[in-house]
Amino acid sequence: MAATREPISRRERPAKPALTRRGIVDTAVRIMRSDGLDKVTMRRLAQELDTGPASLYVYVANTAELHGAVLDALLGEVDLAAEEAGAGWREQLVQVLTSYTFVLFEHPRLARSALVAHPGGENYLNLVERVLGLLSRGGVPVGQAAWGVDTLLQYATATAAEHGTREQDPAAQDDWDALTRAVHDADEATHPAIRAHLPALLAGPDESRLTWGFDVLINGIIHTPAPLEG
Amino acid sequence: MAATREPISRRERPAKPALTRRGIVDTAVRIMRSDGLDKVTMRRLAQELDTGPASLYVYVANTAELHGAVLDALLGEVDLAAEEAGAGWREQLVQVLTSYTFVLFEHPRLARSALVAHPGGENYLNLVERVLGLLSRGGVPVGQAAWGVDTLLQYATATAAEHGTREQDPAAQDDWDALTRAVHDADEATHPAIRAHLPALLAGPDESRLTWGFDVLINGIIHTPAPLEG
DNA sequence: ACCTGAACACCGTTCAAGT
DNA sequence: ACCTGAACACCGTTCAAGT
Repeated sequence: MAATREPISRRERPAKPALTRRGIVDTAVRIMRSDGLDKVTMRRLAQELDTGPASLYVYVANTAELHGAVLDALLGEVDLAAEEAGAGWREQLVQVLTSYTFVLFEHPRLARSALVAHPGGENYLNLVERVLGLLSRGGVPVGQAAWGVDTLLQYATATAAEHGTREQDPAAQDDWDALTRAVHDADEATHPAIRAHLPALLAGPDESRLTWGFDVLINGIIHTPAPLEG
Repeated sequence: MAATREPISRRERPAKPALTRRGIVDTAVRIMRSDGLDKVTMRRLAQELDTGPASLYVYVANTAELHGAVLDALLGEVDLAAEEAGAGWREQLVQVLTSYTFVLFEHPRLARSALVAHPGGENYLNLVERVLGLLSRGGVPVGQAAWGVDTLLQYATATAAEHGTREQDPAAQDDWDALTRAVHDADEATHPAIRAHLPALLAGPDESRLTWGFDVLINGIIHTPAPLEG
């Protein structure tokens, strides 16, 4: 038995792979999928990669940049094709945006960072290109399309950040309960409009509401000229 | 000299005031104004109030709830009046929303939490009431107004979170630079639409763009019936 | 009931020193 | 150039013990 042992100096350890930016980001994505973005920390990542946190700073500027890289990796899952036979540009646009929203829905914490740290990665650029192309095909003037793409993606991102499901934390539920109570307790005398809009005001954010939001924006973008249009 | 000394037992200390929720939130607001939301931590707050962090948990459930309270305190600054003589409902609505956005603009980190932790405080409720009232006055159907108020406030909040100024951190600048470079480097072959929309695509988020966004949403809300309208 | 000290279990980031 | 150990300066939250 002992004869089969390798010399200690080259015992078969898991052969710690060389550190690369790619490997770091991939590991970060894996941690996020299994444990959520909260756990994608320099220390946890270093532990997973069998090194110290300081080593990561050779490949990654800081935690924010790392999260940005994770986000762009995730955007690779967005379905940009949406080429249903005969579908018009509007239907295709809504499909692409819905796909984007659903991808972020699984990771609301990431959606929150997407709102602040403007992505700028390759996959994000492809998404912008696709949305602009569809608006263009719909005859939307350049100025309106350029500002419109931002508004559309912002709406999708914010909705995912707001109503995302992954971390079904009970705190979010408490929040919602508190709001429901506050709205229901709203006085007829001081808050008549809230009472008048009550049922719809508290309707949950389902897919029909998401689609309505996209329609609102598309209609608005079409019908609202940008100032100083060039 | 020594004769003027009080007995040690009642030496004039600054008379540490009793802990109250109100006092805690006020102190939190003060810290945020001077040092930003990042510094509004349980430990810093405890230090400022001359106690230990554990004591705060008698009055505040956790950090998220505390930040929510700070947010609602800040919303007291929103100008809900906006009663320019002869101004129509649309102009007043845009004014109220602009005031809300400007308040959050000073505190983008807080805007980010507002997006997630739905407020539900008194000041937030008053804002919702005001916006609903104005939409109502504009003849917007109940279902569209109820969903519309959410969309409008979400746009305002997300814009503040995205472009807020307070913490002019250089990281945000780097981000923007990276995006600018990525967009400029976009290939004519692979990203023709980005190139075609180039100047407007990178135009900064000034007030005219904010107003355009409000107009887009208001136009869209007016012209997009909600499904199953009741 | 309210308050506290102390502890538990973490963070991001830097830096001098090694290879 | 890349990697590391160790340190610095923090976090949120809980809990047993005190008043």
